Amino acid sequence: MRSPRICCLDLDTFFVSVERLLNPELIGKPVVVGGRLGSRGVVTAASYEVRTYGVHSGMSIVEASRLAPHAVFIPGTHGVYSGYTTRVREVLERYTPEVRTASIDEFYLDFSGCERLYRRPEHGDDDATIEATVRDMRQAIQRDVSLPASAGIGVSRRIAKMASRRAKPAGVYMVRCGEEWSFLAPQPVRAFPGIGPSTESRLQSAGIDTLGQLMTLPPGPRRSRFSGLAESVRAAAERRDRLGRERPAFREHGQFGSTLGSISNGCTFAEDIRDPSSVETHLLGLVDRVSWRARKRGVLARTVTLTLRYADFDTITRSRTGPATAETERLRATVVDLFRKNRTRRMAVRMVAVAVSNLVQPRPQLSLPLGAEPAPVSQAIDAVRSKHGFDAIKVGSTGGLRFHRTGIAPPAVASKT
DNA sequence: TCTGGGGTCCTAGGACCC
DNA sequence: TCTGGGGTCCTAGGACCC
Repeated sequence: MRSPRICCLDLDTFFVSVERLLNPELIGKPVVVGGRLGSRGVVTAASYEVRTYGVHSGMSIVEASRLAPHAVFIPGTHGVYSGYTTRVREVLERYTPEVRTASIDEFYLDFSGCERLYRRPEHGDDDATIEATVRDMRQAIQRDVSLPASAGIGVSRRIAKMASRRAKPAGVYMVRCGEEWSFLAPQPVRAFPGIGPSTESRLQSAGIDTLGQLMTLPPGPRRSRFSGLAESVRAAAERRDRLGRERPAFREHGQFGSTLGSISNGCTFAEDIRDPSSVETHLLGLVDRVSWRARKRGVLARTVTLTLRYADFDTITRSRTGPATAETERLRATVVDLFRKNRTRRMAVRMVAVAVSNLVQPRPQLSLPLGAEPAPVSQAIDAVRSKHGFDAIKVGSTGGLRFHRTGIAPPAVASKT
C-alpha cells in the first residue's frame, strides 16, 4: 500500500498578518489582536515581536497590556478574515483537490498518490517530491495572497499538525516515511494534539513525560488508565484509528455516522447582569442569530442548549431535545423556558450562550414539517439580512423591528408589527 | 491580571425498550 | 416476584482546539 501523505498548512499569526495587509504601518511592530483595551477580552493573535514578552493567545488583554504596554492593541476587523481564508484555499486547490478547511487559519491536504504527478528528475524520492511541491505551494500563498504560512507533512493529520508547528515561521517540515516514531518519541506529551494541560498533569503524576514513554506503555487486556491514549499516539504514527481500522484521510460532515455539527452564539457581558429580564433580552438576540444561521445553512435543529455562566465562573448547560425546527419563535420559547427553570442561583450572570445541535436536513416533501417553513415576517427579515447582513435589523422581544441602517426599505409584511 | 467565542469529541449515568 | 443483558437516546460536564 502506498503511504498516505497528509499536509497541514497553517497561516502564521493569521489575524496579525491580515491586519498588516490592511495597515502596513503595523509591519515590524509588536501587535496584539483581541478585545478592546480594558475590556474583558482575551488575546486572539500576538505577533512574534510581542511573544518575546510572554504574550500569547488566550491570555487576558489586561495581562497582555501589563507585559507589553508598548504594543499596538487592535480589536480586530471581523468579517474580513474569512475572505482571506477563501483565497488561500483557492491557491491550495491548484495543487490537490483533496483540501479541507479545518479552521479560519488551518487546512489539511491529502497528497497521497500525487507523487507521480509532481515527480521531477532532481527529486530523489517520493518524500522529496511531495516536500518540494509543498514548498512551492507555500511560496504561492505568499506571492498570491501575501500571507506567510507554514506546512507540515506526515503520514497522518496529527503528525502533519505537529510537523507544521516545527516548521514555523514560514517554513516546511516533513516527517519522512518510517521516521514517525523517532519524531514522536523525544517530544513532551503536551506536544501531541489532543493532550492539553489536564491530561498532561495526570500523565506527569504517573511519571510519564514524553510521547516515547507513553507509546511504550504495554497495550492489551490489562488496560491502564492511559492505554487508550497510548494507542491514539501509536495510531497517529500509522494510518488507522484507535480501534485499528484504517480510516480515510478526511471525514465529511454527515458521513460515517458523524453529525452536521452545531451552531452557537454567546456573549460575555461588559459587566455582570443581575436583572433576569435583562439577561433574557440578550438571550432572545442570541436565539435570533443562531436560528438565522441555521436557516441560512438549510438545517433544522432537534436540540437546543443554554449555557449560563455566573459571576463566580460557575457554568451550567441545560439542553432540550424535541421536534426539528429552525423557527426563531419556537427556539425562543424553549430557551426562555430553560433559563427560567434553571437559573437557580441569585448570583449575577457573566455570560450566556445558545447552541443548536442534532441538526437534520429537512426532507424534501410537499408540506414542510412544522418549523421548517419560516413565518412570513421571518422570511422578510431573512431577506433583508441576506442582503445587508445580520445586524441590519434588530428584532425586539415582542417581535417589533428596528432598522439599524438608513436607506433600507422595511419589508411590506413587517410593517404590521 | 482573572479567565472570549465558536467549535468538536468523549464519558458517564439514567430512561426506556426488547 | 425477582432478575438479567444489550442497544439507543438523552443529558450534563469536561477536555481540547484555533
